[in-house]
Amino acid sequence: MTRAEAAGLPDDDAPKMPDRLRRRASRQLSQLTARSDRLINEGLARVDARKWHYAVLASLQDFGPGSQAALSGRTGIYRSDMVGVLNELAERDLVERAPDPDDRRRNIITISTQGRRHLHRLDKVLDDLHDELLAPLSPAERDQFVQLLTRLLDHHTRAS
Amino acid sequence: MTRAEAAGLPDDDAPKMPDRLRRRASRQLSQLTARSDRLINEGLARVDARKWHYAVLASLQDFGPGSQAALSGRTGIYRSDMVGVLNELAERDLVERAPDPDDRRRNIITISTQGRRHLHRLDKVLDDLHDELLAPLSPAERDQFVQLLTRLLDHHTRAS
DNA sequence: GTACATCGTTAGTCTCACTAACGCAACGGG
DNA sequence: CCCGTTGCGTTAGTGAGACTAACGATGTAC
Repeated sequence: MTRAEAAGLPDDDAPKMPDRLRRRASRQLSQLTARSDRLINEGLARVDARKWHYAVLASLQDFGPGSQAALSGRTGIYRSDMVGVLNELAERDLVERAPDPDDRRRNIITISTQGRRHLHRLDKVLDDLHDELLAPLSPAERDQFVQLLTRLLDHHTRAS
Repeated sequence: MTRAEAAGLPDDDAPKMPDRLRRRASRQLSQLTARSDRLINEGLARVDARKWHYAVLASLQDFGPGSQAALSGRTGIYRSDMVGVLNELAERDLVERAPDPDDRRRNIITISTQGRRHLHRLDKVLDDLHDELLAPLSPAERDQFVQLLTRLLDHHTRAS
């Protein structure tokens, strides 16, 4: 069901959204992100994963084991939410959560062999999903798009 | 407080986010949209408005009065959420909500003079906020960005 | 040793996007 | 003229994301 139909509009009639609304970058971002999130979430759900899983596994693979707080810093996931993510990953035996003998406040998280395998699969799944997401753009345009996003994001992250 | 600090990371240490994570368009979209939404919401809150207010007022101004369902179609706001938005707008005397004599199921929503004035102010506020949002981009790049967003959005909206 | 910071954890807030179901009114066909 | 269907406004609720506050346990610095 399309959004227009869900909103109660006959789909043969044009939505007639005002231009000044349609053209606002903030609105476009919201809408596209909603689509993108749904696409990614559904795609990952098909392989029993969520996007946070990918973030944590990738961080472990690329930078090695770490405490939950360290993972939080690497991935941008709040440490309050990290708990649940690690529970899910541990349930699936994708990571090991072991107390740090040197600092008994910490847990040290390690990626397992299954975790590595799963991550590899997720990478491929995400490649496909991004292909779908960016379908209308040529390779050059995709680079351009990612580059523009990167610059905007850097700007708003640095200056906080 | 920066996100890194909130997540519990010492801010002199680089976040070390894995590249494969940082480069994913879906993630960039999510993060940028989070920033954008906050920027817009805070900016609009300063003039006692929300972004849905703008959407409804603009739709009324550009296409004239309509039922709640029609507005829902024009703005993309679900009709379940429209109720609350119209309550807020009516409280502020920015719109009139009157029963349709020809079809007693309908309410006809009309923008008031104050509503027009308010919309005009919101337009200026939003211009400023988008200037801030897109600050790092040149005018040409902003157009490019909006155009890429438009194409992506069209693609994912048409095909549903 | 006492004050302070950090770690994992629990709980809760707020906003978005979205679904389900309600009572009511209107329309269309037998 | 009744009757099923559809559309309307409304209420309630879901699930996820982003975020805050505060806890007890532990470590660090003065």
